[in-house]
Amino acid sequence: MWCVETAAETRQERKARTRRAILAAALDIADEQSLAALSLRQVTREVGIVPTAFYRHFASVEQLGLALVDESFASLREMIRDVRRGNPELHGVIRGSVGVLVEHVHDQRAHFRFIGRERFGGVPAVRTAIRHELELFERELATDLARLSDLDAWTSEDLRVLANLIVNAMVSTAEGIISAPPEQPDAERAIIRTAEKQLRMIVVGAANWRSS
Amino acid sequence: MWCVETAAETRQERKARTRRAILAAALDIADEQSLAALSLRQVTREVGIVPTAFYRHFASVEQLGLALVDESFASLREMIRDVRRGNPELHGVIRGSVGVLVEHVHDQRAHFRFIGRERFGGVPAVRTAIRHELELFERELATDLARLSDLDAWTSEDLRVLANLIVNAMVSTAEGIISAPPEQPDAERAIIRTAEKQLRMIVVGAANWRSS
DNA sequence: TGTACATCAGTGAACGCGCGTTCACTGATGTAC
DNA sequence: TGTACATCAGTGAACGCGCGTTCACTGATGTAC
Repeated sequence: MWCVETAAETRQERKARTRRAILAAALDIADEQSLAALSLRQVTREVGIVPTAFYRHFASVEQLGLALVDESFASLREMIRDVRRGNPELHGVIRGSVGVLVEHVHDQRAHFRFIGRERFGGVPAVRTAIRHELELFERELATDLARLSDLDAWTSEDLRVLANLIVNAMVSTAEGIISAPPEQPDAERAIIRTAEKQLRMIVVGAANWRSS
Repeated sequence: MWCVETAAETRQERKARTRRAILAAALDIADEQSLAALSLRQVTREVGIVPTAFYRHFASVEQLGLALVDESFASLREMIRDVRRGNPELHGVIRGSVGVLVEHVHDQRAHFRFIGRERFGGVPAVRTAIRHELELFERELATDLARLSDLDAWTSEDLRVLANLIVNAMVSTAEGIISAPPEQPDAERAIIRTAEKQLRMIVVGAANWRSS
C-alpha cells in the first residue's frame, strides 16, 4: 500500500501563512477596538498559536500595526487603479468614482475602518505612517487632476488644495458608509447622494475658479 | 490671638473641584493616548487621589468620556458664537471664520484633539455621542446658511450637503493644525491658506449652483 | 451657642486577572556530504 | 539514496506588573435639636 503524500508545504510557506493569519486576526480585532487597546495575547489566541510565537513574525504590536498600514494602502491603490480605468472627463467621472469607492469600502471594509480609526489613533508611529500615505495619495490625485483639460492652467498649489478637498470629502464619505447601520440601506444611499452632490459642487467651484 | 479662618469651602464645592481635576487630568492624558488605552489609576494618580475615589464622581471611564464630550462641544459652541458675531456676508466671512477656528484650536487644543481622536476611537458610546453632536452642529450651520441671501432658494437637502462639506473641511483643517509640528509655523500657515482657498472654492461652487 | 448624630469624599488593604516578555525546550523541515 | 547535523517555527512554564473593583474604614463637614 502506497502512502498518499499531502502536497508538502515548505517551512517558509508555513511561516508566511501564519504571518498572514496574524495580520488577519489583528485586522479583525481592530474592527471593534483600537490598535492601542489590542493585546498581543488576544491576537495569538485568535490565530491559535502561543503568545511567544508572535515574536517570530513581528518585533512588537507597533510593527504589526505598520504592516497593516501597508496592507490597507495596497488595497486603496488598487481602488485608484479602478477609478483611473473610468471615463477621463471631469464631469463624467463623479458617479463612477463614488461607485468604485462604495464598492471598495464594502469589499475592504476592515482596511478602510483600520485607516479611519488609526489615522488619529493612539499609536504615534502608525498615525505618522497613515498621514504619509494619505499625502502621497493626495499628490497622485493632484497629478491626475493636472491632466484634465479644464484644469491645465491651474497652479500646482491650487491643484493640491483641490485634491486635498476631494480626498477629505471621500474619506468622510468612506467613514460615513462604514459607520452607517447596515440594516438601514436608506442611510447609505443618502450618504452616496451627498457624496455625489459634494463632488459636483466642488467641480462647479473648480470650473468657475481662476487660478491666480 | 484670633485664628484667621481660611475661606471655607463647602463639601459640594470641594467635590466639584475634584471632579473638574479628574476631567482635566483625563483630557491631559488623552492628548497622548486614546481614551480606550487610558486607565482609571492613571487618572487618579495624576489628580492625587486614591483609585477608589474615582467612583465617587463617575461610574466608569466611559461615563468620564461622555462628560468630556459634553465639555468639548461646549467650547466648540462658544467658537460658533464668535463666528456668528462676524460679517454675515458670504464672501466676507471666510478669512474671519478660519481665523476664529485657528484661534480656538490653539486655545482649546486639548478639546479639539479629544474630539478628533475619539470620533473614530475605541469607545463606542463616546463615538456615538460625538457623531450626534457633530450632526447637531451641521444642522445649525445649515440653518445659518439658509439665512444668506445667495442661498435662500436652495432646498434644505442641498443646504445640509453644503453644511456637511464645510464642516468636514473645517474638521480636517483643525486636525491638520493640531498635527502640525509646533516648531514650524510655515506648516500651519500653509494649512490656513489651504483652508481659506477651499472655503473660497466651495463658495464659488455654491454661487454657481442651482438647487434643483 | 452647644451637642449628638448623619452624611459622604476620600482611604488603604486586598483580590484575581490578563498583560508583555524571558528562557530553555522540542521536533519537524532543510541541507551538506 | 541514506545519514548526520543545522535551522528555526512554535511550545510551555514562569516572572513581575498594572489593572478594575470589593470592602470596611476614617474623619471632616453638615444638620437637627
